[in-house]
Amino acid sequence: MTTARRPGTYVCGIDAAMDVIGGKWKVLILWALNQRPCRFGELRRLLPGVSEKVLASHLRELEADGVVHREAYDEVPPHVEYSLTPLGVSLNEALAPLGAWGRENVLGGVPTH
Amino acid sequence: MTTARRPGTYVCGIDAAMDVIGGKWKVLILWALNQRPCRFGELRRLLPGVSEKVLASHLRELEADGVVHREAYDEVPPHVEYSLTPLGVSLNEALAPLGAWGRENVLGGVPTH
DNA sequence: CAGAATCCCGTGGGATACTG
DNA sequence: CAGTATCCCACGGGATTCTG
Repeated sequence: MTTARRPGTYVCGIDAAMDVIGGKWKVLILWALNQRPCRFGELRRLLPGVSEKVLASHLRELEADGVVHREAYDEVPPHVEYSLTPLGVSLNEALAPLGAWGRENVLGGVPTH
Repeated sequence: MTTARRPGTYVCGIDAAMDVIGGKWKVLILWALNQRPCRFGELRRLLPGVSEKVLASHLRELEADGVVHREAYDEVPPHVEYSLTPLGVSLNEALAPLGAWGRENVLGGVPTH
């Protein structure tokens, strides 16, 4: 089970989930990691505009929520791989209908991701 | 099609949808209106903690995005009914899996909404 | 390479008062 | 009843610099 940052304040499942994905880049991080595991620098390049600070804090929160796994290899230079946990994969699947809705109804069916 | 507030800036359908539901009370408003059409004051009571200003602005944005319909009856005292458009209903349906995920994985299966 | 530490700022949202 | 109109503030997030 994930770690709620506002424990006990949720009135339903949706806003509980919104808390996990609430953050400017979080759904994009989830989407990227769903394609393949990524290193920190790779994620930066995949998300043009994100700052290091925000990317790092988002990753830490997603990790605390149990949807992202962080694997650090003891090397020089440092090597860290981020990937989705099974819970993260299921979150992505739960997000799919919303993505389809947005693509269809906001983007007008333009083929993007 | 809905009105994107950040036209042309979306990299995928999910963050386009996130823009529509991004707002502290929006998913709760959608959930409430999905039960039944509501008047302004009813919504206030259904969402303990929301301020009039924020509720009003959220409703205006949801209306601009085409997911909420506002029906004003010309009476004294004023009478306004908010309801979901067909697009709003479909958005709610797209939100359902996310709600189930949150209920299951964040709330721990506690029966709420 | 992968971040931690600072500094800074816009704005989303809260509280309160007022109105047609 | 159904909102506006102000005022105010916390905090999420951006830019930059520094480090193991």
